[in-house]
Amino acid sequence: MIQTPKKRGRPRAFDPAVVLERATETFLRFGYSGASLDALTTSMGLNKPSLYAAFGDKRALFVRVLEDRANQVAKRIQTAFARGDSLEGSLQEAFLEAVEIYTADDAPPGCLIVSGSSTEAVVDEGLAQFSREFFARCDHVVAKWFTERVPVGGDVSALNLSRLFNGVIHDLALRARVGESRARLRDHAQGAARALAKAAG
Amino acid sequence: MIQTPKKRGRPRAFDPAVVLERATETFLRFGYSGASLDALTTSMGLNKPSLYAAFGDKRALFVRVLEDRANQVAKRIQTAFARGDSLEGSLQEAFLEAVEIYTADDAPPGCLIVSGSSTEAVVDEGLAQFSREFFARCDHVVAKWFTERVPVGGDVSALNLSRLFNGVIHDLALRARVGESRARLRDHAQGAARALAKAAG
DNA sequence: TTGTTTTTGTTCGACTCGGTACACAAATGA
DNA sequence: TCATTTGTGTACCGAGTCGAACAAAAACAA
Repeated sequence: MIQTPKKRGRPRAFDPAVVLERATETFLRFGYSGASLDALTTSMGLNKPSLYAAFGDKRALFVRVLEDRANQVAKRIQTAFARGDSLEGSLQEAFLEAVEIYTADDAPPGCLIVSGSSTEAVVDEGLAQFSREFFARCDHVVAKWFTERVPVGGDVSALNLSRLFNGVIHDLALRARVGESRARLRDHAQGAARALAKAAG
Repeated sequence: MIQTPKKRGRPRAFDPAVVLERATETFLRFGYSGASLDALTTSMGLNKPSLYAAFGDKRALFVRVLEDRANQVAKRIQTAFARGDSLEGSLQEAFLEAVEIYTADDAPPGCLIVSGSSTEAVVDEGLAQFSREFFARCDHVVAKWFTERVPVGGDVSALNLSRLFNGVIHDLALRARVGESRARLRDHAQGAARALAKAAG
């Protein structure tokens, strides 16, 4: 399933997974509009015809990178969530994981959806829809989690808590992007976890 | 102070305040990188030499627009804040005002800092600093407000509450940009106000 | 009027944009 | 060996980019 054993023509000189990683960095650094094909091909180490043959045009490449990245990030945060041993603990683990993701040393700070896809949303309904649906999916998943742990009849609904939760994630990405320090973001993460736990209780 | 009474040469054919408003819309729609000079001059109704003479280059124009807009928005939200007659009431007024601002009919949805300046932050330290300092100023102002109304020795600090508050504002801008409905955003605003009030109490 | 000052519209230039044509290189199958 | 298949490298395309040069136009001063 990984690969049909024998391919006919000249083998490609690059590893798709690797060059997609580089493309992610470039889109993350410059945004969608700001990332030129030259910048992309240079960082990916391949030339335009190869890029076109492998991934299609610039937008198709962006969508590909975006989907991969969104799934990776969602998975990491879900895993962090599961590490917590209490409501506040889970929230804190998730927020701190977000800080790590958005301030990783080997990539520009920030989030490809918050600062990439969403910026284009007004002029590209497809990307708007992607962001919207991704947010909705995250809201839904976290709301389900809250539903199981929050007393019924509380004055804040599980969905509202969930949207607040994801809002904190988005905000951490935003603040990381403009250069807030990791220490400050971690403090924000812990404070938000405490506040949300209190609001949920 | 508005104007020196007699100017010597040919009078300008445009009202700076009006064309700056149009520039704001264009930057808001396309982002900084995505907004071409042609799009700007067309929407502003003037040609490049006039734009250059009046505002400098593209970046200077963006900074000008950004500062004006940031002050306007901050003022509107502060005013809304003051309308509230309780802690939760003030929070709700502020959040609902943010929804109105970010989904106004006469402009593209979203926020010039969240989706404009911050996207460029990685490649433009000046814009990064602007966003960072603006966030810090907002955090500080709101923290002061919380300090006066939150019981001392609470388990969530005024600064943490303040950062959470501004995070909600940022999130509303983001969600507005990707096209979430006004009704949904209003519900989010109310839920967040309730949650924050509970966390603060 | 005549000059001075400032804004205006047209046009240009050097460059970059996303995207492609085409010949060459490197692998397999017969 | 030789045809077939597939990826690579160069060179290029038209369109669009930011920015500036230039002269005409419109106001005031003398």
